[in-house]
Amino acid sequence: MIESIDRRETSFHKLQTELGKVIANTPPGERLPSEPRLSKQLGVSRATLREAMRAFEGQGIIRRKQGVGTFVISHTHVIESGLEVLESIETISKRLDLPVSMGEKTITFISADDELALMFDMPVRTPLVKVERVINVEDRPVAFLIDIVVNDILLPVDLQKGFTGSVLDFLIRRGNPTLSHSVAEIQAVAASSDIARYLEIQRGDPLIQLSAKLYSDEGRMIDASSSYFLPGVFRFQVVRRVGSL
Amino acid sequence: MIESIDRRETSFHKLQTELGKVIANTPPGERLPSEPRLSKQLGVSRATLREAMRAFEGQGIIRRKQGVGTFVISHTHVIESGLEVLESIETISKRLDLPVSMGEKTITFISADDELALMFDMPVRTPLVKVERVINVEDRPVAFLIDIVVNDILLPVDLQKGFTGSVLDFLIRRGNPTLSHSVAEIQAVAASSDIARYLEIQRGDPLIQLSAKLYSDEGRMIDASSSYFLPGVFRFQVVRRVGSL
DNA sequence: CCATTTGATATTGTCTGACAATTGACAAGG
DNA sequence: CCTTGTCAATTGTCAGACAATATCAAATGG
Repeated sequence: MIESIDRRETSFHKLQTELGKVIANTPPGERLPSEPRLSKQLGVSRATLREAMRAFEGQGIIRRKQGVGTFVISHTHVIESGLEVLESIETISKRLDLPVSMGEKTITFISADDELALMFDMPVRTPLVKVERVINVEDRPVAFLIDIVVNDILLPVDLQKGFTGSVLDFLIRRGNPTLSHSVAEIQAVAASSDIARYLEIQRGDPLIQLSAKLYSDEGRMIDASSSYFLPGVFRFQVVRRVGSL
Repeated sequence: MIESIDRRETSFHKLQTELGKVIANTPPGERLPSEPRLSKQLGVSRATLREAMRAFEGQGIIRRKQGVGTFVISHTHVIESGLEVLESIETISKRLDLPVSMGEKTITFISADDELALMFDMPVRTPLVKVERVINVEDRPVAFLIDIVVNDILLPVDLQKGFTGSVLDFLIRRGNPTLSHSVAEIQAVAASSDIARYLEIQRGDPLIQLSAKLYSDEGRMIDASSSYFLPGVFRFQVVRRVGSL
């Protein structure tokens, strides 16, 4: 039944969140508690704890030295994210225990013009929903996000129930349609006057722009988003492999 | 002796490499051998194997399902033009048949200051080689690249023989040391006056900056690079998979 | 005959306890 | 002052066991 939608808040996820808090509350360069102590503190075995730590290590957040201890590398207040996995800012922030809040949120109902119709592969005038929002870190705007979603995916009734603002989180939580992947293009742009006003910066200041298209497992395009990030606050990482893999 | 610098990294790195081969040789969507079988096959315990797998899972390459097995996520050929594969600009341009030429090239011999020493995990004053170059497309500068390499990797004698300017291509062609992967961070920056002059743009114009660290298969950092690209000319794409934990 | 339940089986998730390898600190001795 | 040895703390790895979960086939009941 629809019962099994939300097994994502499992124990391991919880563990990662808890561990993230511990790391976030440890000053950069400082040592974490030893693994036996941490495992007892978090209520898991050392083996399980080590798996969780490995994930953080892979993102370059902590570094382990045999015979010495585990150290925190990057400082808080920098949203660090591997680009390979698609996660909402809320999810990343929660894991890293960052003080993130949502600022201005605007929802408008539009209909597809030629460009959008082509992009979504749907007829012109197809009803769409446009979600614009500002992300704050400690009451300072750091990102401006625009999502355009097909109307039948994000119904008006959905917008009232469990919609926090993150289209991605909402779709993941609902589980229908099943999401597959997203293709994103990264650019550097100069802030337009509109966006500069939202982010309280100067027009012409450099921004990171992420233009992404989100696809369902059936290959249907569900969401087109354009996101603008303040450099310095966000660090986008990607692992590049040589040759065959 | 200096011999045993990295034995702890090598063993786990080796395991990751071996595991990566197994994953690469498994068709997308197919199941990997079970953990007990794999651990026996790779000669490590199940706990250690699971830590290695967790790293791959964090990068969205595999997905584990309790009671079912571990599956390889489709790493199709879409990513070939994306950021996930580490290629030199020369290689990419050649494939796309772009009229690329190299402009100004500067090679200087420097010694590690505190920051570089920490970055390379080597003593201060370690001799390093710095390679700076400009990339032109149709006689217009579009990228400015800085590479900093350990001295014993890129010997002065190498610089005369087969060195076109691309450190990456040179190391790939030589095959020693074997390259593993690179971790790159993407940022948007405003052009400094130096770089603006190189690229013939205005100071403050937005640029894409790629800061990358290149690692050998033994886990040793070989090259630190900082690259600046003109937006519009270069399009950086990345495929993001839905985070499923 | 078909739908449902049940059980067997395979796989991942987690735990426990132990030992090995490495590091840093300190004392002993030259 | 420098070297050497010892010791404790920490991470790295291992083996084995049990729990939780999904899959599939057989048994069951209508």
